Amino acid sequence: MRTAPTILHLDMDAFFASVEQASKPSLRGKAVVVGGLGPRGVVATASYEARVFGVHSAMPMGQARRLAPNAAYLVPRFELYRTISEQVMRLLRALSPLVEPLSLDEAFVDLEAGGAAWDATSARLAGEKLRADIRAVTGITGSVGLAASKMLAKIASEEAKPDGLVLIPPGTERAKLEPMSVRTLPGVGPATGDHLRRAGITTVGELAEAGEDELVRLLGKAHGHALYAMALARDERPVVAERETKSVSVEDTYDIDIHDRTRVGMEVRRLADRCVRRLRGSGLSGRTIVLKVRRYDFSTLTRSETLRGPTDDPAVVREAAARLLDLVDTTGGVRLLGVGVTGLADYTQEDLFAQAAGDRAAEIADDSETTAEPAAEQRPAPGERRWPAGHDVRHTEHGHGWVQGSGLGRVTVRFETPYSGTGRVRTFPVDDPDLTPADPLPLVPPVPMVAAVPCRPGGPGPASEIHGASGAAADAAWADTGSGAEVETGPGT
DNA sequence: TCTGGGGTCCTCAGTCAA
DNA sequence: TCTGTTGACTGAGGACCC
Repeated sequence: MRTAPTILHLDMDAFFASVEQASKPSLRGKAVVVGGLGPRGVVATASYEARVFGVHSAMPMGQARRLAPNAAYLVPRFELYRTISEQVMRLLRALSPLVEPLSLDEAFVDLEAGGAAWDATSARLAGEKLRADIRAVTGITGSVGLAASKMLAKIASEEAKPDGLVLIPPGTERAKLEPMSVRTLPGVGPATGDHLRRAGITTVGELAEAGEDELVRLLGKAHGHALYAMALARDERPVVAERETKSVSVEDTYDIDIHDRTRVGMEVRRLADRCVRRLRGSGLSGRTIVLKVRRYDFSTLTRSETLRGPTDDPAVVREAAARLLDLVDTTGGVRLLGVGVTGLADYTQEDLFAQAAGDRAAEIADDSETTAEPAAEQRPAPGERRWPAGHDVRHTEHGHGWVQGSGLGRVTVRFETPYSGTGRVRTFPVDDPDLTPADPLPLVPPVPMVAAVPCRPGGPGPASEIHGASGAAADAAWADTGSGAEVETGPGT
């Protein structure tokens, strides 16, 4: 265990919601909820203003709407979040080569390895400078935890939220952990928490007191040993910059349960194709095909099959998935289907028979299925345009704005940019030729300061001068968010 | 009210080969 | 040849994380 608090954990504050607020002046200081807007959607991120009403991540969207009916409900724009995330990760890599991203909005950094810090004082300075840099470059805030281990750095950043920095001085760890709930420790979720509570263990101190043998008896070998070490604040896990992917999978939850077996088969084929596209996109192949089925009653089962060698052939994956589906009873209906590939390799080794069968199947396959990302039922009908809530648009006369809501043949747009004041709202027919989807604008105006000429609300925006994302990236962003709801109620509507 | 999507890791049971 | 042990592999499911 190192002696200086030089492991940094960064956690961006309510990341998706903060990006939306930065990008839409009218939402700043308001309750914003980002997530799936379909009947079975859940909350991905709630702004701190929305959390006041009790809305939190993973909550069913219907429940969130009841708790915070006046919040703005938006579909996620992953392409934009990825762009911002990359900016943040670049700042982290400037501190150290040892950066371990955990997700779009979280990462560990080994400051000592990068020479960015060697003691508490230099670590705190590096952390504060990082927070300022993130704010300057992205316009949003992140919280920083500093400690001598990953576990404690993460606990510290949790405590620092929102928009703060907490350093846990080495030597004080155990005293700090002791009164905390066991749920604070990574790896203790609802099930383990309950299990421990039934054994009379609710705090980290009690966990340490229970002893290693008792924890192993209660939770099994791996979990027991790991948890005991963490209870004693022992965590030697290094920051690992490169993590190899272990599996690739795709899954869809359907708005309405699918009962028709033929339709289930079609969906599985489509998912297999999507999975293979992802696999190939990463330059990988895999040996074990996994089918996941969640039935009408939420019971979930998986069936898997291991091939003789790794494949990235869509026909081979489709056929394996179809064989696995034959093993599953879907009477009663399915709400979710998924196809995944594990046992990854960066080469393929098709056996000749499978390859030949694959070629035949590929000939039969509908080519459009293998090139279009969104589900068939999620794609707009020919000629129909969709306006997902929160997405950017451009109007030939009014400039840059975002979709506040749509439905009944109309789309409501608020014309504002990240650098303007609150903009005005206008409503158009959904097929208005003057209205087109637009790339998101950077949250902070790039230099030279385009925003020095302020964006008049309702006036032409600076979109063309400061495009951040490429057209292709923007297209991907649109494809990514296929299942947005038709109608969204924004604030004030 | 009714539970996403994309992952990782662990456990356990069964099988097979050395 | 038979038996027992061990380890690798496979398949299913559960818990957890963001």
